[in-house]
Amino acid sequence: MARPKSKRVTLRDIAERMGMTTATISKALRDGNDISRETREKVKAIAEEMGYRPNILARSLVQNRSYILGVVVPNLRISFFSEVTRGMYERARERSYEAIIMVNDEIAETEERNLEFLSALGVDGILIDAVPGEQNNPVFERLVKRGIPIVVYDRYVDGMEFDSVTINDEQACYSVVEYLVQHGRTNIVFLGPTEKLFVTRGRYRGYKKGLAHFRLQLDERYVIPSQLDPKDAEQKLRTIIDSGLPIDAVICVGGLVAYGAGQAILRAGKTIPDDIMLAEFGDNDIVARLGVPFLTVYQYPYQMGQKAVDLLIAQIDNPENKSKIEHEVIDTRLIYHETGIRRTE
Amino acid sequence: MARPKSKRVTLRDIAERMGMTTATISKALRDGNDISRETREKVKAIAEEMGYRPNILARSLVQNRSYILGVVVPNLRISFFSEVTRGMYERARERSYEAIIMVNDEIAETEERNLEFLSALGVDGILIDAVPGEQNNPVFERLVKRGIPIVVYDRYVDGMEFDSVTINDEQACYSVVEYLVQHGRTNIVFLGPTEKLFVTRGRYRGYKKGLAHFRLQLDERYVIPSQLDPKDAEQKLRTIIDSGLPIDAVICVGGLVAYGAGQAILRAGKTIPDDIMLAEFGDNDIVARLGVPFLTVYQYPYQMGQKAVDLLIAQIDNPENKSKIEHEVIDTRLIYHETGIRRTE
DNA sequence: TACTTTCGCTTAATCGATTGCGCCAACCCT
DNA sequence: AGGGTTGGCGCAATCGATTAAGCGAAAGTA
Repeated sequence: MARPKSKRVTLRDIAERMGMTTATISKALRDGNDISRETREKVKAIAEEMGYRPNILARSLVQNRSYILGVVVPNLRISFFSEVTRGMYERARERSYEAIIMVNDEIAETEERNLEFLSALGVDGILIDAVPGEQNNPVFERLVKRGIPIVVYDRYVDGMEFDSVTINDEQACYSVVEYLVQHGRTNIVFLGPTEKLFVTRGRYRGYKKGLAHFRLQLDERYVIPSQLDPKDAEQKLRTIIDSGLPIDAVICVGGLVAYGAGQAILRAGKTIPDDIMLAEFGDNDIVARLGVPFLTVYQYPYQMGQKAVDLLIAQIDNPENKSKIEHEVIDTRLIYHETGIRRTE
Repeated sequence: MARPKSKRVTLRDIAERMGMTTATISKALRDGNDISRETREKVKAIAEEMGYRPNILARSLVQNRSYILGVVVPNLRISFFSEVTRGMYERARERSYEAIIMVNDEIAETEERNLEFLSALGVDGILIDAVPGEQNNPVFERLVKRGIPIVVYDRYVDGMEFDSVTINDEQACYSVVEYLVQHGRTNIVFLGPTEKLFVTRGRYRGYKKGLAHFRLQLDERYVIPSQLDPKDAEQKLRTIIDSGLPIDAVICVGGLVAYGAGQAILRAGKTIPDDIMLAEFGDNDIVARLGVPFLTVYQYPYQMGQKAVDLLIAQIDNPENKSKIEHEVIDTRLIYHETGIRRTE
């Protein structure tokens, strides 16, 4: 089971070669003040020459600190997540941490495994966009009990209180409605879960507020629940379209839903955006695959990632501050994608 | 510097509560055969109740094995990479490893930092799509000297010999030329580096072979070197188009280049694909942003990731086998993206 | 009865790095 | 010259888990 010696250079290797102890070497390399300047430099030179790199595991073990942040992300197919992730690892580096990335693929079991792994690895903190639902709340509670700092981004975890970085879903969706109305749309579908996810609840509230503000009647037939899945979204929307209900815009809670919705619309023989406008959250490349113009809520994912890291490190540096929970809200911006450059040039 | 005690449950906690030693607990949990069945079960029950999880660091330290694979990927904006990555972590899990992901953003210094981190962390092996150029070869040599198994995928590392998983670039590009010719194109541009990267060298060979096979003269004016960067690609191609050289197809070495190329074509007032066909490698969502049809070489990224993991674990399990280097070649498939559903329904 | 096995657990070393404490020599002071 | 500093380094414990070796008691054997 245990493997033979590895060829890594250790403190001991240096110590033996220099006729000193590992303690001296360690202190010298870290500029301990009780080692002479002369010795320090000699040690550093030899360490460099031998290609020494401290074993992070061993260091973490004794320092009880790894300078590693764990990032758990739902998937990497959606550009929103890759940008969030980039914001995270770049910010982490600026602050002398490393970030390691794990993907849960929207599967609760995978998420549990990821979280337990990161915890067992001894990361200093975890950034997570959690799978919806309370299935993993016991896992989160274990992590809290172990004192691992956690920051959630994008979505909240229902039933738990963590520092968070999110957008103002309600306001963002309100402004989507506003945009659509100003472009002459009045029969606006809301497509996606309305209750299951925190974020979709907020978006749904914004939808209702927007309708109310423009004196449009909220019609339950225009609220179409669906999974966060292209196929399901397509099928649900298609059914409604085929029923003959007049529709001139669809607000999708996310990119995958929008992709399915777009297919439903096009396959039903309607055009986008002339017959039906398509709106979604997250500015996703996958929607662009449809090859049609669409309205998107840009969530500044890079900034979201950075802020999440800042919150996490603040928590790490100040472990006692569990009383005050921070909720950062990121601005959003509407972008209308003209699909390619054809229409703009 | 060192932090206070964490609240994690350790072997010792269990041992004290049960009036035994950590050795007994450890063996009991791992089903050591010199612990009575009774004790084993009791220990397991208590461990479960206390929420015990072994500290991976400590275990790795003594076993000299972490069951962690390090994955280094150029970026996550390109769907090819996110799919490769998915193939990797899923396969790793199937084989009882965890994969942690790091991104180098095509920057050699970042790559070095990632590699040194993974090495210092003590991963059992590394999967990498390396930054082109030999700048980091000294880093790779250090890793080799430390005995860390490495498998490269997608690209080779010039000047070093590693197990690899790649596509047959030459043949793939040949078939792209074939496709274009069969669709009536004869003035075919090759856009991207021709020498810098191993993969582009292969693709360039395929380009030349294709031309030769269809009795088309190789014209140097149609070979346009560019960086792997949309802006540079756009500018380079635009210059050629504006020069009046007849062009009816562009083969781009990668997705980012294709995105830039597409912009150049459209902004020059040409249409895609009627005036100019666009071909690229990797089936990238980003190209779809253009909203135009394009030809793509699908590289079965998921399978590539899986095979890379298999190669790596084979190397880990058999550390002495440095003599035989494995080069896996993955099939490719041409896909013509019709842009959205509009034309197909 | 005496001796050997076997079982079941403990002892102690180990992985690599960190760090509080102690110790020795040189130097300072009065 | 004797007592007190100080600088520079070694000693040894520690983090948490693993594992070879040891050891006592019960059980088996002659």
